[in-house]
Amino acid sequence: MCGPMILSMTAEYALRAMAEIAARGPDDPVRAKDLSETAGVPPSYLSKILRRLAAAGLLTSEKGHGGGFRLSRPASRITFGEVLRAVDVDLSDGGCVFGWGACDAQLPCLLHPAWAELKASLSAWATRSTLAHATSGAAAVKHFRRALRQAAQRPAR
Amino acid sequence: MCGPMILSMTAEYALRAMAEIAARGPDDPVRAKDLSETAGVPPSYLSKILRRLAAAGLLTSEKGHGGGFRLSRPASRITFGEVLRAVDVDLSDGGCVFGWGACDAQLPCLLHPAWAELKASLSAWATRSTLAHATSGAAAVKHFRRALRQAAQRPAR
DNA sequence: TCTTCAATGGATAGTCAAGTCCATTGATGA
DNA sequence: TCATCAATGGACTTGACTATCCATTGAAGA
Repeated sequence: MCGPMILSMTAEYALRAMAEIAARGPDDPVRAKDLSETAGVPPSYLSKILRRLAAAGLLTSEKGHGGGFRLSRPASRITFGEVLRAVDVDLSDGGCVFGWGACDAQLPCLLHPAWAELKASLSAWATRSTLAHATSGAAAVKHFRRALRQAAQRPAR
Repeated sequence: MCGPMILSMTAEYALRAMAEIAARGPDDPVRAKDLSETAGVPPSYLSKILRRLAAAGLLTSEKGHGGGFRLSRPASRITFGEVLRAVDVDLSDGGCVFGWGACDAQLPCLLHPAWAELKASLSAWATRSTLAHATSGAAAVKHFRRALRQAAQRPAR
């Protein structure tokens, strides 16, 4: 249905979940079941992913009544790169596409220049983007929805 | 061994193979078996990938004695994006990470801004980079290796 | 204390990319 | 014409990623 993509499903789910948790604010913990609905992730699979994020120190968890997940740090201090690394993907890690043997700047492989360029850009993105971007996104969405509602209540002419 | 990565193995192999073909110049066709060695791709799998690249019109193939694969256009007119699209990846295609429902600029999802930024950068890279970059890389590698050889022949003092 | 809620962990099953094999087709040279 | 070379196409195997299920642990409220 989705076709092949840049990020794995797991990575995508992790980003969605973290963004959603960030957007709810630090007041009370978010239940996995809630997340699974709003973020559109299969509940039992999401549970696994949240565990990995918690193990990586990005989330804290509380069991039992009123429990759930919480960011372990302010959203502005959690980068996308950290989230991705917690699940499986390391956008900044080495490995040249063509360098299946040795490959470095000294003895570069055929694709080295183009590949280095892409990696730099990915790595910069992953480092620069934080979950705080998601929370501001949430504010924008809320604002837009309110505007929609008000427009709907006004009688059409 | 390689761990999860940005591009699928197939995509990586396709880039390697195309770069290698480009680097050999347009004079005579390259056999799949040769490619499989120099590009480090499993021979029977490479064969499948080359077929897809040929089906996409990026390569022409010749059977039998003296046969092999050739670029269908000058290297400078084949972009990485075209190569990736021929196998499976479309770096410029839509799909928002968070937009599992509807998501557009009008009603953006939480991750929309960050995601759009990444996509734009990937898409630009894929459009800008051509196989000609690989051929110039090949020249650089050759030059460097010659220098290494000459240094080795000179007696150490 | 007992019940309920929610995370934890592991066992299990489905799906698809990755990789292998082999028989066939088409072209070249002997 | 025959043998050889190389691409073609499809069937098949494997393993990792995706996903489900259930029994267990720990915490809060009744």
